[in-house]
Amino acid sequence: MKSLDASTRDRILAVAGTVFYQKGLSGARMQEIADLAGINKAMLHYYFKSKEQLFDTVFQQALGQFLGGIGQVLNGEAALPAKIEQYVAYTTTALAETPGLAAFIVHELQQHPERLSKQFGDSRLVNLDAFRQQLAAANARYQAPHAAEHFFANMVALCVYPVLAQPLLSRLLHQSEAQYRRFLGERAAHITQLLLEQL
Amino acid sequence: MKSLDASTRDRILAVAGTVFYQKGLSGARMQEIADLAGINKAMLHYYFKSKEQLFDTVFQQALGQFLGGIGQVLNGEAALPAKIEQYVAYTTTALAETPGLAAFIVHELQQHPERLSKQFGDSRLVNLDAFRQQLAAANARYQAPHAAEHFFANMVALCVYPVLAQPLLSRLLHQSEAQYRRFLGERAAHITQLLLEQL
DNA sequence: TCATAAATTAACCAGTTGGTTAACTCAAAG
DNA sequence: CTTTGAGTTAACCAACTGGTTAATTTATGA
Repeated sequence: MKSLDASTRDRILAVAGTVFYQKGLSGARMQEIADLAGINKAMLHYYFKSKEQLFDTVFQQALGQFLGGIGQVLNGEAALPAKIEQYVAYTTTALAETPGLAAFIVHELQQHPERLSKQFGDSRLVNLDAFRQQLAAANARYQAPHAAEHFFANMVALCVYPVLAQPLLSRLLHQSEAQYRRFLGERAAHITQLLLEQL
Repeated sequence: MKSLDASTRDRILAVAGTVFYQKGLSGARMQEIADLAGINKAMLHYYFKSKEQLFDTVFQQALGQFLGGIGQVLNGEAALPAKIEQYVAYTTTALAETPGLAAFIVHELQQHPERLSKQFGDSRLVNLDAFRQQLAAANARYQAPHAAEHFFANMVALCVYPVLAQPLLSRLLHQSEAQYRRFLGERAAHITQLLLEQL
């Protein structure tokens, strides 16, 4: 059957992503990944010599996807309000498209925080300097120690948490999955407004 | 050596909590739990007939701890501002004391959302009616559809996320663990102020 | 065409893991 | 004293799991 479609390797990576996202490193099974990719276990080890290596590849890809756009937005040329709007829009849509990605990263970093330094060394994951300067310029209160950090933490929390905790939050708000999805759709505008008020 | 101290069962539950919080259901090993509890594997199965049953007990306990106080605060007699302050203070301190608990719940619910209904049936996990009414009374804008839900989601997100994503956020803000802990300590006041401004 | 490398498979293996079993200890009740 | 039941142990087991091997097929390019 060969690799008519996407290369076998890519198919493996895609499938492994969905499995690892849902079950984590320890819960995932090489056999299941192989089955879903339409190959057998030996083939899997042919392309990725170990589960650990396959996982690393998936994790690196996930982290890149999760952090990738953020840096670009935050270090872009846009004025502060536009930048905030971009960040919120980007994050919410990106996360909504890949359910489980945020929870996956949080869970695996909880167990092995060193995976961060492993891939990013001592370099800053995301350079916040430009963003911090824009904040301080917009409102003197963000010159106070930690004030900019709180703003950033708020921004991330408001965007990420509702996606991360969907199973719990949707039940707390006793909404159906469809209702909750609509609710999430509204949030980008809601969050942007809330944050802009803080400037 | 008998059970001089806390009953063996309680010791198992405490130990199993820390192990499950860190490694999840699939990552936890009965042998490790037994070792940490100072017993052997057979004893473990004597008190809990299966890993699944032990896990269920731990998970139920964790969920109770996580949601327990919330309902009481939100349905208490306090006025809205005091209630918000109480919620923030309660949540932040409770989560800070049990590292991994939030990530544990999020991870396991991600995989098996049905665990929620399993334990709470169709009953509301937390009754938000009183809180919603107080919000609507404080500011007419919270009578709009979903407005109260957004406020609640914001409140939870701001409190929980920084604890949940500590490994990632502390690196993004390039802070040491000690610095980050101080940062978290500041947040209760910061969040409360932000939320009260929204009324 | 033929040699060489890539892709693929079935069978197998050793270590791990949840769980069981049968025997043993010991304190309390009768 | 002995019966009884909870507590405890070492040894064991079957299933699972990541990983390997050796042989085979398929593509490739000289």
